[in-house]
Amino acid sequence: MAIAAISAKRSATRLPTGSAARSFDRRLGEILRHATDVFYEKGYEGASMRDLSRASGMSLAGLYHYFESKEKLLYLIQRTTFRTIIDRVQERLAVGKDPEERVRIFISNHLGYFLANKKAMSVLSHEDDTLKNGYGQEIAAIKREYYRICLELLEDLKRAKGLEFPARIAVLSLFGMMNWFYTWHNPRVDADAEALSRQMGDIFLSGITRPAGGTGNLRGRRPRKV
Amino acid sequence: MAIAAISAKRSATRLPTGSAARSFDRRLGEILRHATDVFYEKGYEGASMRDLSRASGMSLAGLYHYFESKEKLLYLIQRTTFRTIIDRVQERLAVGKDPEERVRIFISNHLGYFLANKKAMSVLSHEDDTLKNGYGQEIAAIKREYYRICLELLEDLKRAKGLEFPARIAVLSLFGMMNWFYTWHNPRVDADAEALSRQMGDIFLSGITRPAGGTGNLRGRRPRKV
DNA sequence: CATAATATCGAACGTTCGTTCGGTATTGTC
DNA sequence: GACAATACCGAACGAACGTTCGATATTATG
Repeated sequence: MAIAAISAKRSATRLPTGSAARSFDRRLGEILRHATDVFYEKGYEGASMRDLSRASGMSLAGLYHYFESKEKLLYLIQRTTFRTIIDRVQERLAVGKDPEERVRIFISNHLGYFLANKKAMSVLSHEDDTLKNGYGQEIAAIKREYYRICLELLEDLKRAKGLEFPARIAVLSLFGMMNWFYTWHNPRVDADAEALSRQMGDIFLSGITRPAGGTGNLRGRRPRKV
Repeated sequence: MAIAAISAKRSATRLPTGSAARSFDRRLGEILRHATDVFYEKGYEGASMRDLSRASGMSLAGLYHYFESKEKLLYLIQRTTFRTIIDRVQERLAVGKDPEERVRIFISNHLGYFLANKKAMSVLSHEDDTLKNGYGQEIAAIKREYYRICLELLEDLKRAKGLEFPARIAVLSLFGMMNWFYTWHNPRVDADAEALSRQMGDIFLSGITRPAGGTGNLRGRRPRKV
């Protein structure tokens, strides 16, 4: 989960030595993992600190040695997950040249990470608006950063191919397709990450790579007013 | 909201006369509307009965005259919303002949209703898995009914045009696009229901109406393994 | 106008909530 | 092995939770 040096509850006192810090972070990581499971099962509000205590095999009071509040715990989970997926996609984008391939890399990275870390990503999606004030703003900023990466990939694609489509709607539609799937994906029925990425990529990419011009409506047909 | 004869809390005793029943249902409808607002703002678990009492201007105990539990309240909101949107789409589909037009009608109905009833639909989406046991099964059954309508529209389209695409993934991608948008839609920035339906319809429909055959991957390009 | 049914309420019930306190094990350092 | 820092815990705190009870207004019906 790559929690290195999260330092959830150290600031006032002198930092401890290296090995102690490492063991602290390792233990905190375990707690975060268990908390992710519980938040995934019961939702943030529905999960109690006693649930977390039970799941992580640590006493209720003992948990507070590692973080100062339930809110901070959700914040740490969301931040770690977001940062990791952003780091990974940037790493992978470094080797992609073709604009369309780069969009596929983004999709494949997102779905691949989602499938491999279903619970954490579900908590990220489902508790999207749960955090308020400071923590909420920080997470929102990271989310914007991630959104912007995707937006720029699509803008590049538009430029390179001379396409015309509303980029904002396209980005958010893509995120919708990808993020919604935690509500239905069944590993026994549905394809794996690679096939899923190809399928969704096909739908999305051929959806936006229509040639420019016209009303943007297929064969000029207009939907009935609703 | 069309709550007619919901009868949230009547079964044992003889049913009251028409006018009394009507006033009961009207009041219950008001409570459901206020509860929808509160659930939208704070989430189901995060909203307390005292919040609902404050929002609807009725005492805490008084609420229980109209329904027997907080759970039932969410159930009533979800059932009413679902039934209404299903009724409407079936009404509108009755006049559509062309398979593609029918898919557009479905999209336009969903987004149009979503925009006009943003809070109720958000509660439907966000509290997707909140209800357990009996209530949960009932809502899940209605959801399957709605899913099936959309699936059959896409199967019809496949047949009519000789297309090849994974219908299940397509349906769920479409629902993803449409349902995710409550997390980002801003009426001051984003288009209205009609334009939004056209844009999403364009992306989705030209996404799935690629000609059949081949790997299903654009220009044979394969995404890097993740 | 009496009377039954409906609508509404203040107060309380028992439970669970997130968090804290004071303390004891356990561990690392010299 | 002494000593300080770290890790952990049982018990409790006050607040908030969903729900119920007994009673009183309000309304509809004869």
